[in-house]
Amino acid sequence: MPNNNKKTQRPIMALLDLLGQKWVLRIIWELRDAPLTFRALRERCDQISPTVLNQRLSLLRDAGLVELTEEGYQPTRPCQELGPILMQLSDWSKTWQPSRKD
Amino acid sequence: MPNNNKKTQRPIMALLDLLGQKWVLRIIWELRDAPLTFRALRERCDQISPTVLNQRLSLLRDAGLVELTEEGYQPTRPCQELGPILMQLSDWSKTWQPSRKD
DNA sequence: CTTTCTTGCTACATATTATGTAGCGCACTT
DNA sequence: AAGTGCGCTACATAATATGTAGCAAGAAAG
Repeated sequence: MPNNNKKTQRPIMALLDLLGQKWVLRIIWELRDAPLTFRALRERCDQISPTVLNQRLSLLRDAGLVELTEEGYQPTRPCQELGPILMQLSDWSKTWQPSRKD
Repeated sequence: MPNNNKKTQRPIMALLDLLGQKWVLRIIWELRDAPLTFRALRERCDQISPTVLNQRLSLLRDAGLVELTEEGYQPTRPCQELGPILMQLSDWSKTWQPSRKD
Protein backbone atom coordinates (compact mmCIF):
# COMPACT_ATOMS: atom_id res chain seq x y z
CA MET A 1 0.00 0.00 0.00
CA PRO A 2 2.71 2.53 0.72
CA ASN A 3 3.06 4.63 -2.35
CA ASN A 4 6.03 6.06 -4.11
CA ASN A 5 4.49 9.27 -5.19
CA LYS A 6 6.55 12.44 -5.02
CA LYS A 7 4.21 14.02 -2.54
CA THR A 8 4.67 11.03 -0.33
CA GLN A 9 8.30 11.97 0.08
CA ARG A 10 7.31 14.87 2.32
CA PRO A 11 7.66 13.67 5.88
CA ILE A 12 4.07 14.25 6.82
CA MET A 13 2.87 12.34 3.78
CA ALA A 14 5.14 9.45 4.59
CA LEU A 15 3.87 9.52 8.14
CA LEU A 16 0.22 9.66 7.13
CA ASP A 17 0.89 6.80 4.75
CA LEU A 18 2.42 4.76 7.51
CA LEU A 19 -0.13 5.55 10.19
CA GLY A 20 -2.95 5.13 7.70
CA GLN A 21 -2.27 1.46 7.32
CA LYS A 22 -4.62 -0.87 9.05
CA TRP A 23 -3.54 -1.76 12.58
CA VAL A 24 -0.56 0.58 12.68
CA LEU A 25 -2.11 3.20 14.94
CA ARG A 26 -3.62 0.50 17.07
CA ILE A 27 -0.30 -1.27 17.51
CA ILE A 28 1.44 1.93 18.55
CA TRP A 29 -1.40 2.62 20.93
CA GLU A 30 -1.23 -0.79 22.54
CA LEU A 31 2.49 -0.49 23.07
CA ARG A 32 2.18 2.84 24.84
CA ASP A 33 2.46 1.48 28.38
CA ALA A 34 4.54 -1.62 28.62
CA PRO A 35 6.46 -3.88 26.25
CA LEU A 36 4.38 -6.69 24.81
CA THR A 37 5.35 -9.98 23.26
CA PHE A 38 4.26 -10.78 19.75
CA ARG A 39 1.56 -13.02 21.12
CA ALA A 40 0.39 -10.58 23.76
CA LEU A 41 0.20 -7.89 21.14
CA ARG A 42 -1.96 -10.15 19.03
CA GLU A 43 -4.42 -10.58 21.86
CA ARG A 44 -4.62 -6.85 22.46
CA CYS A 45 -5.32 -6.28 18.81
CA ASP A 46 -8.38 -8.52 18.62
CA GLN A 47 -6.30 -11.51 17.59
CA ILE A 48 -5.03 -9.84 14.45
CA SER A 49 -3.58 -12.39 12.08
CA PRO A 50 0.10 -13.03 12.73
CA THR A 51 0.87 -12.48 9.07
CA VAL A 52 -0.27 -8.89 9.15
CA LEU A 53 1.03 -8.23 12.62
CA ASN A 54 4.48 -9.28 11.58
CA GLN A 55 4.29 -7.23 8.43
CA ARG A 56 3.28 -4.14 10.38
CA LEU A 57 5.92 -4.70 13.02
CA SER A 58 8.53 -5.00 10.31
CA LEU A 59 7.37 -1.71 8.87
CA LEU A 60 7.45 -0.06 12.26
CA ARG A 61 10.89 -1.43 12.98
CA ASP A 62 12.14 -0.24 9.61
CA ALA A 63 10.66 3.12 10.43
CA GLY A 64 12.55 3.12 13.69
CA LEU A 65 9.39 3.42 15.73
CA VAL A 66 9.36 0.05 17.39
CA GLU A 67 12.01 -2.37 18.52
CA LEU A 68 12.13 -5.90 19.82
CA THR A 69 13.89 -6.25 23.14
CA GLU A 70 14.26 -8.90 25.80
CA GLU A 71 10.94 -7.87 27.30
CA GLY A 72 9.11 -7.79 24.02
CA TYR A 73 8.14 -5.20 21.48
CA GLN A 74 8.29 -1.60 22.59
CA PRO A 75 8.27 1.87 21.11
CA THR A 76 11.60 3.54 20.49
CA ARG A 77 12.52 6.89 21.96
CA PRO A 78 11.19 8.93 19.02
CA CYS A 79 8.01 6.93 19.01
CA GLN A 80 7.45 7.73 22.64
CA GLU A 81 7.24 11.37 21.67
CA LEU A 82 4.27 10.36 19.60
CA GLY A 83 2.56 9.28 22.80
CA PRO A 84 1.40 12.70 23.99
CA ILE A 85 0.01 13.41 20.56
CA LEU A 86 -1.99 10.21 20.66
CA MET A 87 -3.21 11.16 24.11
CA GLN A 88 -4.55 14.37 22.64
CA LEU A 89 -6.33 12.31 20.05
CA SER A 90 -7.75 10.26 22.87
CA ASP A 91 -8.95 13.35 24.70
CA TRP A 92 -10.44 14.74 21.56
CA SER A 93 -12.19 11.47 20.83
CA LYS A 94 -14.08 11.71 24.10
CA THR A 95 -15.72 14.95 23.03
CA TRP A 96 -16.58 13.54 19.68
CA GLN A 97 -20.07 12.30 19.08
CA PRO A 98 -20.26 10.58 15.70
CA SER A 99 -23.47 11.64 14.00
CA ARG A 100 -24.19 12.81 10.55
CA LYS A 101 -25.91 16.09 9.96
CA ASP A 102 -27.80 15.89 6.68
CA MET B 1 -13.05 -3.23 8.20
CA PRO B 2 -14.42 -1.30 11.19
CA ASN B 3 -14.88 -3.83 13.88
CA ASN B 4 -17.58 -4.32 16.44
CA ASN B 5 -15.41 -5.47 19.25
CA LYS B 6 -16.20 -4.25 22.73
CA LYS B 7 -12.88 -2.51 23.02
CA THR B 8 -13.68 -0.65 19.87
CA GLN B 9 -16.56 1.01 21.64
CA ARG B 10 -14.13 3.13 23.62
CA PRO B 11 -13.85 6.46 21.83
CA ILE B 12 -10.15 6.25 21.21
CA MET B 13 -10.51 2.79 19.73
CA ALA B 14 -13.28 3.93 17.46
CA LEU B 15 -11.14 6.86 16.42
CA LEU B 16 -8.06 4.76 15.78
CA ASP B 17 -10.22 2.40 13.78
CA LEU B 18 -11.53 5.25 11.69
CA LEU B 19 -8.23 7.03 11.18
CA GLY B 20 -6.49 3.75 10.54
CA GLN B 21 -8.39 3.16 7.37
CA LYS B 22 -6.53 3.76 4.18
CA TRP B 23 -6.83 7.34 2.89
CA VAL B 24 -8.77 8.67 5.88
CA LEU B 25 -5.91 10.60 7.45
CA ARG B 26 -4.82 11.78 4.06
CA ILE B 27 -8.27 13.05 3.20
CA ILE B 28 -8.54 14.99 6.45
CA TRP B 29 -5.11 16.38 5.84
CA GLU B 30 -5.91 17.54 2.34
CA LEU B 31 -9.05 19.29 3.48
CA ARG B 32 -7.22 21.24 6.17
CA ASP B 33 -6.94 24.50 4.21
CA ALA B 34 -9.76 25.03 1.82
CA PRO B 35 -12.87 23.16 0.70
CA LEU B 36 -12.27 20.81 -2.19
CA THR B 37 -14.64 19.28 -4.70
CA PHE B 38 -14.85 15.53 -4.99
CA ARG B 39 -12.74 15.67 -8.09
CA ALA B 40 -10.18 18.07 -6.69
CA LEU B 41 -9.85 15.86 -3.66
CA ARG B 42 -9.20 12.91 -5.92
CA GLU B 43 -6.35 14.74 -7.60
CA ARG B 44 -4.80 15.68 -4.28
CA CYS B 45 -4.97 12.08 -3.17
CA ASP B 46 -2.97 10.68 -6.05
CA GLN B 47 -6.10 10.01 -8.09
CA ILE B 48 -7.55 7.68 -5.51
CA SER B 49 -10.33 5.60 -7.01
CA PRO B 50 -13.70 7.32 -6.75
CA THR B 51 -15.23 4.21 -5.25
CA VAL B 52 -13.02 4.33 -2.20
CA LEU B 53 -13.04 8.09 -1.97
CA ASN B 54 -16.79 8.08 -1.80
CA GLN B 55 -16.81 5.32 0.75
CA ARG B 56 -14.38 7.17 2.96
CA LEU B 57 -16.23 10.45 2.58
CA SER B 58 -19.44 8.70 3.58
CA LEU B 59 -17.73 7.37 6.66
CA LEU B 60 -16.34 10.77 7.52
CA ARG B 61 -19.70 12.39 7.00
CA ASP B 62 -21.37 9.78 9.16
CA ALA B 63 -18.74 10.46 11.77
CA GLY B 64 -19.58 14.13 11.59
CA LEU B 65 -16.07 15.06 10.57
CA VAL B 66 -16.66 16.22 7.04
CA GLU B 67 -19.53 17.86 5.24
CA LEU B 68 -20.41 18.69 1.68
CA THR B 69 -21.22 22.36 1.13
CA GLU B 70 -21.67 24.67 -1.82
CA GLU B 71 -17.93 25.13 -2.05
CA GLY B 72 -17.13 21.46 -1.78
CA TYR B 73 -16.12 19.06 0.92
CA GLN B 74 -14.80 20.56 4.12
CA PRO B 75 -14.07 19.57 7.69
CA THR B 76 -16.73 20.27 10.27
CA ARG B 77 -16.09 22.35 13.37
CA PRO B 78 -15.04 19.40 15.53
CA CYS B 79 -12.79 18.10 12.80
CA GLN B 80 -11.05 21.44 12.65
CA GLU B 81 -9.95 20.89 16.22
CA LEU B 82 -8.13 17.87 14.91
CA GLY B 83 -6.06 20.21 12.76
CA PRO B 84 -3.59 21.33 15.43
CA ILE B 85 -3.03 17.76 16.43
CA LEU B 86 -2.23 16.83 12.86
CA MET B 87 0.12 19.80 12.70
CA GLN B 88 1.97 18.36 15.67
CA LEU B 89 2.23 15.12 13.79
CA SER B 90 3.61 17.06 10.88
CA ASP B 91 6.18 18.76 13.07
CA TRP B 92 7.16 15.50 14.65
CA SER B 93 7.49 13.85 11.26
CA LYS B 94 10.14 16.37 10.28
CA THR B 95 12.40 15.23 13.10
CA TRP B 96 11.81 11.63 12.26
CA GLN B 97 14.41 9.82 10.25
CA PRO B 98 13.09 6.39 9.28
CA SER B 99 15.89 3.89 9.72
CA ARG B 100 15.97 0.53 11.35
CA LYS B 101 18.48 -0.17 14.05
CA ASP B 102 19.23 -3.89 13.97
C1' DC C 1 -35.25 23.67 -25.93
C1' DT C 2 -30.64 21.90 -26.83
C1' DT C 3 -25.85 21.68 -26.33
C1' DT C 4 -21.97 21.83 -23.35
C1' DC C 5 -19.71 21.94 -18.95
C1' DT C 6 -18.84 20.25 -14.41
C1' DT C 7 -20.60 18.22 -10.45
C1' DG C 8 -20.97 13.97 -7.24
C1' DC C 9 -21.01 9.47 -7.68
C1' DT C 10 -21.81 4.31 -9.46
C1' DA C 11 -20.60 -0.23 -12.08
C1' DC C 12 -17.69 -3.79 -12.56
C1' DA C 13 -13.84 -6.66 -13.77
C1' DT C 14 -9.11 -7.17 -11.96
C1' DA C 15 -5.46 -6.85 -8.61
C1' DT C 16 -4.02 -6.33 -3.99
C1' DT C 17 -4.40 -7.17 0.93
C1' DA C 18 -6.25 -9.30 5.21
C1' DT C 19 -8.07 -13.31 7.71
C1' DG C 20 -7.91 -17.63 9.99
C1' DT C 21 -5.78 -21.85 11.09
C1' DA C 22 -2.08 -24.86 11.51
C1' DG C 23 2.37 -25.49 12.73
C1' DC C 24 7.68 -24.89 12.29
C1' DG C 25 12.19 -24.05 14.49
C1' DC C 26 14.39 -22.28 18.39
C1' DA C 27 15.55 -21.41 23.25
C1' DC C 28 14.82 -22.51 27.90
C1' DT C 29 12.94 -25.56 32.00
C1' DT C 30 12.00 -29.53 34.11
C1' DA D 1 13.72 -36.40 26.56
C1' DA D 2 9.57 -33.85 27.01
C1' DG D 3 7.18 -29.81 27.71
C1' DT D 4 6.49 -24.70 27.27
C1' DG D 5 6.42 -20.28 25.21
C1' DC D 6 8.64 -17.52 21.85
C1' DG D 7 8.71 -15.05 17.01
C1' DC D 8 7.20 -16.03 12.91
C1' DT D 9 5.75 -18.54 8.28
C1' DA D 10 2.51 -21.13 4.90
C1' DC D 11 -1.41 -21.07 2.44
C1' DA D 12 -6.16 -21.33 1.06
C1' DT D 13 -10.19 -18.14 1.43
C1' DA D 14 -12.44 -13.79 2.06
C1' DA D 15 -12.55 -8.93 2.05
C1' DT D 16 -10.88 -4.41 -0.08
C1' DA D 17 -8.84 -1.39 -3.34
C1' DT D 18 -7.79 -0.09 -8.13
C1' DG D 19 -8.68 1.63 -12.61
C1' DT D 20 -11.63 2.85 -16.28
C1' DA D 21 -15.85 4.11 -18.17
C1' DG D 22 -19.77 6.54 -17.78
C1' DC D 23 -24.47 8.00 -15.66
C1' DA D 24 -27.72 11.50 -13.82
C1' DA D 25 -28.39 16.19 -12.40
C1' DG D 26 -27.60 21.04 -12.30
C1' DA D 27 -25.89 25.40 -14.23
C1' DA D 28 -24.62 28.29 -18.18
C1' DA D 29 -24.78 29.59 -22.91
C1' DG D 30 -26.56 29.69 -27.57
